[in-house]
Amino acid sequence: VDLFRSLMKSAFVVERQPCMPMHPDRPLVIKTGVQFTNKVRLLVKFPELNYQLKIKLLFNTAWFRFAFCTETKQSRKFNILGTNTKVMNMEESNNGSLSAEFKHLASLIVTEELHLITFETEVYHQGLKIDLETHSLPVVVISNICQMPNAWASILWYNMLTNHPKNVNFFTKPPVGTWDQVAEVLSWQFSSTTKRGLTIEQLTTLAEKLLGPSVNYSGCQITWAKFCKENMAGKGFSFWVWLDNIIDLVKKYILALWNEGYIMGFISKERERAILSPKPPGTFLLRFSESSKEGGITFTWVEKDISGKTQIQSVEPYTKQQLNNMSFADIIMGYKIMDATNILVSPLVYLYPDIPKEDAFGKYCRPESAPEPEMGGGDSTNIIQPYLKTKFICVTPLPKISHNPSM
Amino acid sequence: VDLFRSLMKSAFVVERQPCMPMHPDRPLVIKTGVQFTNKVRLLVKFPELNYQLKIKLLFNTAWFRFAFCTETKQSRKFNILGTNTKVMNMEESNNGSLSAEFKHLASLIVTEELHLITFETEVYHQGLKIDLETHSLPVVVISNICQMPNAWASILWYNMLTNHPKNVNFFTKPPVGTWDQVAEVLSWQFSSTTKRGLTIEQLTTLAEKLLGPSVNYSGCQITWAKFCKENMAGKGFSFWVWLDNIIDLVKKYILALWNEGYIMGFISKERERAILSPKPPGTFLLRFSESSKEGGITFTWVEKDISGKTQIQSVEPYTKQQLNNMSFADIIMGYKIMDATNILVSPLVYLYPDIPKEDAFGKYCRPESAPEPEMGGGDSTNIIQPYLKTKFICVTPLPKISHNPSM
DNA sequence: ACAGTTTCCCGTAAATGC
DNA sequence: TGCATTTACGGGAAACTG
Repeated sequence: VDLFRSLMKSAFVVERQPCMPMHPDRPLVIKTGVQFTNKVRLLVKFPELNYQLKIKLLFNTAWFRFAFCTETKQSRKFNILGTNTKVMNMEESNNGSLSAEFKHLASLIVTEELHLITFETEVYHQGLKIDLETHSLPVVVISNICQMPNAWASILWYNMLTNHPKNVNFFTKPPVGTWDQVAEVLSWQFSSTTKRGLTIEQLTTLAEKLLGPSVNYSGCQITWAKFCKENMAGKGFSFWVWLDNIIDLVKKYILALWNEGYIMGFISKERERAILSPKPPGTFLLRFSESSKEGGITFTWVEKDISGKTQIQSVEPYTKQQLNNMSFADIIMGYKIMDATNILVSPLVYLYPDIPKEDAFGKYCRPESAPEPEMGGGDSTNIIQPYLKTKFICVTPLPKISHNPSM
Repeated sequence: VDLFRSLMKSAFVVERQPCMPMHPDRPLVIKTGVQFTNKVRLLVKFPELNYQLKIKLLFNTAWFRFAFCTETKQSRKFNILGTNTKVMNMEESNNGSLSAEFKHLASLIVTEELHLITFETEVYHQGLKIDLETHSLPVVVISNICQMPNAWASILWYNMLTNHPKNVNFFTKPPVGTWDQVAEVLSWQFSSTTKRGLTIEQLTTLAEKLLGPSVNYSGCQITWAKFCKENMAGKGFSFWVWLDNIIDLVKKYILALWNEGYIMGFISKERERAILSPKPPGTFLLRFSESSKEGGITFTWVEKDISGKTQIQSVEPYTKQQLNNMSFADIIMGYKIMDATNILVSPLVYLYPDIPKEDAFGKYCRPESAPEPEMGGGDSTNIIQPYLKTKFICVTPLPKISHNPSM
């Protein structure tokens, strides 16, 4: 009987972890006020167990709450490091409040708080009542979608570094990961939502951002803080926030170009210069902005200046806001330099290494001129005056005269 | 005592009608799930009435519900025309359902349903208890902000045509208005939310849209249907929806230009041709799109073609979507015609009647080149390579060769 | 004051109801 | 089926809160 009971208990499992329907790629992050779905299953199936399983869902069950948490306010908790019982001693207190005595009380930020969702049910078999219980992996609860990037980072870090099913204190002392683990996870962030993961070259550029210049990153350790909590040197945002905004940019604005492999994306400016310099003028590549938190993309091309010297040029990165109105393919195809006499010339000819830009981007451009749906002239005039079609193009006006950049 | 009682009753008034804080210009429209505020006041104030008035708010009180409405579902009602009592007669029924017998059951669309919010309180004075009650003007309840234009039209029409404090059946047979009344309301829609109402010329253009060509619109009648329910001839939207989207465009995208009086806006294409033709080439005016439901704005200019003939040209109207990324002033200042040799020329010189465009729009343009916040070149290279600044401009590419428009 | 967090609510899209 | 209406929820902004 005990054997049967324990068999049944291990057969009650979470088949699909809690997940918001709008974010199938990011399970275990749930948002207040937004529905989530999950699935539990009883793996054994006897014909005589002819019942409808009633499943009860509990959030942060009492056992976990008492073991690990002290409550503050309604729903948020603070995890206690070490013991949660201590003899209170008024004399040790220096501010009159006993709460200060919990020296190990560590307040986690909301996206590092892990919660468990517990499922309970009961089955009856041959007069025997068996209570079954299972629970989700640790879940992060957010209140605004802008917390999704950090919340998802927590889920990634947890599942990259532990198989423990319910270590809700994980982030009170988050373990380090190796570059090899991180690289796999980063590439998977792309391959699971697009048709293309990250190349060795792209990953090496990312490793350099996290760990500094080196010849071999294998085995290097990366802390949770480095990955997600500290701002990058000279930047106002963390590595992960930067990268996640790029993932978002790729998915929403340049997915087709990414899938084609047209976007080198992650490449250092030194390497960019090295590979473009020997190429014919007009050769260009596409890379992400390193300085924009929100995710930006730019192109860099090689040209010869008036003295015949090779120049590497980039435009100011395009933002999601700009890509809302104009596809990146249209921007690339239409980009022009305007000289002092108002003549337009495109500096972009070949996508690195040598693909004519028309071949690469032509099929992703808006057709040049659609039929005219509306007439600009009055309905009753005999001269039908069609509206002039317009298009937005992106131009760089050159200064009228060359001068040094001190101005 | 009765005098005192009735004095008190008339002293309990709604000081501010129900209104969503985010829409102070549009009282009496409230949205499900969004807070609204209102204020009631007792105008008399005796020192001995030293109490805190407790106000109770009721939505569609029983009396109104029973007098005018039969309930369906939870909250929406159908208004009954004529009597609401009738002897039921199974034999007259042709579908087995008695509800079909209410021949005058008229279903109003949601933005024509009027509701009353009632406020109740009680005061005690010299041993006398007085029940007080007052109510809001009729309110429209919407469930999505996209219903706001039609809901606001209902509030406008109601308050333009009646002083009745609670005629919730108003839209079962909405009265007509005169052009004079409508014109005042339309101008007020602009003057109450911007610094400028509508001119006689602008109003005349609008009158022509509603009533057709005429020399004098004063006294002409405009039906509710014409104003808000029927689509305009050849268009997929009503007069009011068109106009309200323009009001929104003005408020959100071109408020400064509107306040300056730079936007002629409402002008027929015939009149536009008449006033521009005698002007020097490059003279232009700004007007709203007549064909776009969403609110669009364009410019029309006069030019001489190669044969010296005067031409009137307009560009395809700009949408809110486009104005999100680029201000209209920037578009006007940057607009260029591109000829076959890739040379850019601006066809816009003077804002009608004769204001140089720089004088009118220069101060509303983004400064030509801001300081460079980010370097495109690598941090460790000795050649600092600034990102090239870019701007979007709106161009009309001319066809390579003149041909007839049959293509 | 200030930063982390939540609330508010528009506006687009999808679902629902009739 | 098609149209009217509601629901869902991202995303920007404001409000809240310690």
